Amino acid sequence: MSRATVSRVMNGRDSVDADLAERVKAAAQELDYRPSSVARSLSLGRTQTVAVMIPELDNPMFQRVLQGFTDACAPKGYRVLVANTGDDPEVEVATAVEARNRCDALLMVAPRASDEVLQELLPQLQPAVVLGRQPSSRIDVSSLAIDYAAGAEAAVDHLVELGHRELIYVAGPELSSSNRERIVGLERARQRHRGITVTQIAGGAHLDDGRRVAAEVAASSASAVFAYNDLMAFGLLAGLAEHGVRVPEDKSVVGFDDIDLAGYANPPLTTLAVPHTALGARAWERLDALLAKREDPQTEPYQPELVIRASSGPAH
Amino acid sequence: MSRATVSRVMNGRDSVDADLAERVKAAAQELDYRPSSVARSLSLGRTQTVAVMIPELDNPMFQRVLQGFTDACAPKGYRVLVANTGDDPEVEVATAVEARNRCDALLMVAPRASDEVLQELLPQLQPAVVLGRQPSSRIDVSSLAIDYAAGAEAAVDHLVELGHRELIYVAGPELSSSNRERIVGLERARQRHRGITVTQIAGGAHLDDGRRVAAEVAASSASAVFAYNDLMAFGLLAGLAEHGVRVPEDKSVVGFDDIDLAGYANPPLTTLAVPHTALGARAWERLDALLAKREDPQTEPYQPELVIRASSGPAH
DNA sequence: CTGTTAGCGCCTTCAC
DNA sequence: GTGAAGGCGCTAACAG
Repeated sequence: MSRATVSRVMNGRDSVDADLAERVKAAAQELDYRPSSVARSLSLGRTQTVAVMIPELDNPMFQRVLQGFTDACAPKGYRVLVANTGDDPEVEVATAVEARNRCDALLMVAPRASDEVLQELLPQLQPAVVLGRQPSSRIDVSSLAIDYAAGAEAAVDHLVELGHRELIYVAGPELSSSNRERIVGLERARQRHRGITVTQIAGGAHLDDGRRVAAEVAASSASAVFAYNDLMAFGLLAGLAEHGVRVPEDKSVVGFDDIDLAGYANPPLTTLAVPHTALGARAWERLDALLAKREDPQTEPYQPELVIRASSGPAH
Repeated sequence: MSRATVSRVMNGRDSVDADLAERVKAAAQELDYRPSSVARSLSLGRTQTVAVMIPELDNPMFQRVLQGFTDACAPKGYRVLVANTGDDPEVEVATAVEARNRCDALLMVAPRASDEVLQELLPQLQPAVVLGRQPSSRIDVSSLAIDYAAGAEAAVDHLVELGHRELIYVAGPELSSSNRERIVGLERARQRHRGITVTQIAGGAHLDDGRRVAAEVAASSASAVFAYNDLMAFGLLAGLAEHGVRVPEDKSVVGFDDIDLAGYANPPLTTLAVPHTALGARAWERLDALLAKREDPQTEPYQPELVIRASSGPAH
């Protein structure tokens, strides 16, 4: 009953005599012995753990990504190490490196870090998948890119079709690359629709940011508002109601993300759906393929989908 | 420049000649060498990682716990390993053991497992903290218990004060201990307030569960509804609106949890606030104390706090 | 089929 | 202040 034998039994190798295996199991039970997964990891050279780097764990979208990812990993025996980085790009980088160092692979969700930093960093972080952001094409890394620009365009198209000519964009965090992409889409749409205006006002990403700008929006002559995300749209709806502005009769509101509660807003929120849970699951598939060397890095684009509900209506 | 020296430098020991230390750092930089955290863990006997076991990662409350916990760990250099167990108590147990095995400590959030199983399991899982559930008093484990029963009582008291006599409780998941506790509180309140009725109907835990029971609630003669959680209350509000029931004029609605969006519901939701983020952070403090052997296991009770908003009003 | 040996990469006495 | 040696617990290759 050597250590090797024990190891074989614990790993379910069938090359051990049934009797002996029984005895080993009994002994293990008796002493409630459990193999040290750390030693195992060292010996095997893999930890069966994958790191997820997330900028804001308090954001429902990221939570859904995490959920999709975690649930996809589990059946393959992989666990997830979460790293919440906060807004600071410096911290983000350091954390990513450290977390990756403990794991076999890395999922980076919509980093704040600049393209330059990413370019330098990602090669040594692989296998890795970047989600929610299109890294500069010169970086050879897998990514699941969400076409936020197209989403923003679709929002404007929708509102213009309804007859709106004067729009407001309640912007997201300055550092957020996804906010910049939305702005690119907005600009494209503005060029296509001659004569419309899109006024940008500083928003944020949270409920209270939305509520905070409600007064400004209410006072404006714009007939439609496009918010960086659903959370702000929610805040906006509440704030507008307080200011006596009716939605969609007086102003239309469009959000982004399609959080679970979007359909339960009052009125139900028109928004651009992004399949965050599915993206999380897909991210694992890609990472798994990378780990198994079944596949090379590649980028995979996703289109947000316009979901029309009652918060957007014809302009008067 | 032996391995020992490198080790000392990498760990910031000051017992190394400045020049040599410089050289080591330069070399490390050059070869972009990073100490293997796995080997380090094996040698040190600790992983600087703590496991969190969560039954439903898609539940906003648990996400907030996770966030509070993760953010509290990080400054101490600890990372979090998440394990999403789903509803199956069997899976839960296996997962808890496995996850704990990779880490230095464990946070179990509202386990489904029976008291008996927990009693047998927890001793070998320590250091551990149980959150959101009061383990049988015979188990010597730290816990942060939420007094759901008291919360439910407070909800009923509030509604009775408003003049309601006929109430409905839209129940949570059968397996959930917190649902059972709410029911205990409901019963206590019913005994105190002679003549009131509390009818229970099967609900669930999600938005659509709330919406699903709206018809039944609308048709009932009850003038007030208490929902297992805010998510269901949200669904209920939407469903009731569809059925032409006005809240709070026709029926009052009370939720549980005080999710971020509760105040943004239409009408804003009266609910019982539970400080999930703070609880997550507190859980880390307890675990940290346990790890440092500064403290013995103990249980710490939390009272949900009634937050009165517009969804509850006088009975007519 | 089973035991022996070496090594995964680091940290920590212990001598120098 | 620095290097040498042993050990953390496990798995894989190699004999027997």
